[in-house]
Amino acid sequence: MPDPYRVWLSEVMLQQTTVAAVGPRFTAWVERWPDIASLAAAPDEAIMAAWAGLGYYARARNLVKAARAVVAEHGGQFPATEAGLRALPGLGAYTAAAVAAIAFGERAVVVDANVERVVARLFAIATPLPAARPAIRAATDRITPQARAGDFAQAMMDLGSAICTVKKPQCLLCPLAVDCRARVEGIADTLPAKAPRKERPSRHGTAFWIEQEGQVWLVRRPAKGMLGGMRALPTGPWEDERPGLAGAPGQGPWVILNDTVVHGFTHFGLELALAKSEGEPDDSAAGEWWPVADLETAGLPTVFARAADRLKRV
DNA sequence: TATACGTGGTT
DNA sequence: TAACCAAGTAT
Repeated sequence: MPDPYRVWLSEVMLQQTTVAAVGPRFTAWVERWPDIASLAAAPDEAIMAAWAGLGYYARARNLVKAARAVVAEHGGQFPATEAGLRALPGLGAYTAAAVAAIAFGERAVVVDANVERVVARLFAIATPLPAARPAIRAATDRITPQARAGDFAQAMMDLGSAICTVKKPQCLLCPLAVDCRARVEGIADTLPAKAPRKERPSRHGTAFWIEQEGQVWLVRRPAKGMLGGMRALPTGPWEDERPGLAGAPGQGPWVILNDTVVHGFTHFGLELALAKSEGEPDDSAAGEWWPVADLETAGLPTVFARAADRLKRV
């Protein structure tokens, strides 16, 4: 049976994240923290920095919590059941079922976006998401075998990602084509139906770069909310209008660059103005000096890594 | 049930 | 090129 630690880690990394992006990060991670005990013992900031660039940083915050819970409350062994796993932070319906099935051989019903799509088409479930979820789950339950549910789940996910794709599904190559009601009805590429997305608002902020003797002033963002717990450049508020120097972490004087960083988050776009100074940081702004030459190791989220790239060469 | 939460690849 | 979307979870 596969190592539960690795199955758990890979499933969490793969949440909303492509296999290509996860591959090298997974390898580096298990080399550094080969088991649950080593991860549980690692300092928060090392773990957050190691997650930098992967996005959805609550995953990293929950990863630490779960690792420590397994060590403190389960003697260092993962709970071997779907229900037990589901109680750990960061393991939702999908991940708990996937780990139970793949790492422990439990018959669990594994439903991710791939399975959702395959099953919606197989049974021609035309109800739009998310209302269709109960029906899709029930249908998946009906076709999940008693034995090797983990292999079944992975096969369904592979089918969804390689053949039964969102656009232009390759029905001619599909092993389920004969049984697929959506294919018969000629509506495969329209399922599952989804409500249209809301428009993404755009916000503005300013990133501040204070440099002294080859070092830059970095802060740690609040534990909750956007980029929570991550090391970052200081910023003022993110608002509808350009905030200028509002919320600056020092008296300056500030030089505002004739350049911005435009970054797209899930639910809003951000245009970051860039301001630079060689003054003193405010006492109120808790932070640390970081060598500019070692900025890659600071573990900055992508938006700040991009801002820093612009700022350090000016 | 709806919203907050990142990033990079594909079309 | 702007959308769209990916092996989702928490609240």
